[in-house]
Amino acid sequence: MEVTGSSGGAAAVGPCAAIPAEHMAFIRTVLDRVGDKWSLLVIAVVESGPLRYTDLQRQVPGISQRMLTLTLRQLQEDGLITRTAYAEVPPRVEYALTPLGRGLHEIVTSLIGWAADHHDEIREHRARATAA
Amino acid sequence: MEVTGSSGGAAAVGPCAAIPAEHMAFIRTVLDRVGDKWSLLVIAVVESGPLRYTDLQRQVPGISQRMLTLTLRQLQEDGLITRTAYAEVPPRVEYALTPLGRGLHEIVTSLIGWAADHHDEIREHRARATAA
DNA sequence: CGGTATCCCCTCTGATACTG
DNA sequence: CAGTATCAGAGGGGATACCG
Repeated sequence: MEVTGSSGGAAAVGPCAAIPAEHMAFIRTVLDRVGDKWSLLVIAVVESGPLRYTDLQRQVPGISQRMLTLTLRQLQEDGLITRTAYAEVPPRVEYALTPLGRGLHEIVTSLIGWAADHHDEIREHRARATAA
Repeated sequence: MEVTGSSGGAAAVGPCAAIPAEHMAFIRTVLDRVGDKWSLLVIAVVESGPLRYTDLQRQVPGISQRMLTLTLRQLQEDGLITRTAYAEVPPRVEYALTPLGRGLHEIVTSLIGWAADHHDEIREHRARATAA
């Protein structure tokens, strides 16, 4: 996704003060991953130790098998979690955070912490906005 | 709710070790907001001072008028940004972070920082996964 | 148990055109 | 300048059924 070319013009102050244009594209790809409906929740939950498929499905309320599978695969492809299958009967598969994933998990944790801390504040704002 | 220190807590049975079920629903609503395609980017960018509509559109590459307007309205309803319209000709409207928004901005910043730091690592993982 | 495969809807998003 | 209105398309995501 090549962003709209800043067609040469002024852009005097730079395209974005905080974010170099060259990084924008990649930031988007990370934000897209982060921004899908389930990734952050899965990362938040998988921290509590190696978890089995079914455990994850139980701990992430509302996720469908399809989305759990897809999300896990994506996270795995990004190197954020590991998948370990044990050749047993019945089958057992465990998912865990990689070191890389743990780094992201910390941020996710602050995000969730922030959400929890400002729960009421946001709710109040939304209510007032809706009322008006 | 302080989530940060929960690492290592082995047992922690229950529905979800880190996240009380009662908070899950609200976390979802915050994650949904965070997870839409543009909110985080707008928050990242609006930090650099009160910005006008057009400035935002220029600094967030690829955003359409429609999505910029929608995103701004949502953020405003959540109390994360302020909208100030000056009754002038030509019209001028400025957007800025609220204190609440600044709190989220810090997290967004770490997220973007993390993304930038592990850019190569993730890219490599993805490449290897695609190749295989 | 731990997935795949399929269908299908519905939302999110972009493009375009118009307005105060 | 700072939006609003409308339309159309793509694909994310849920429900269901089936497989190793």
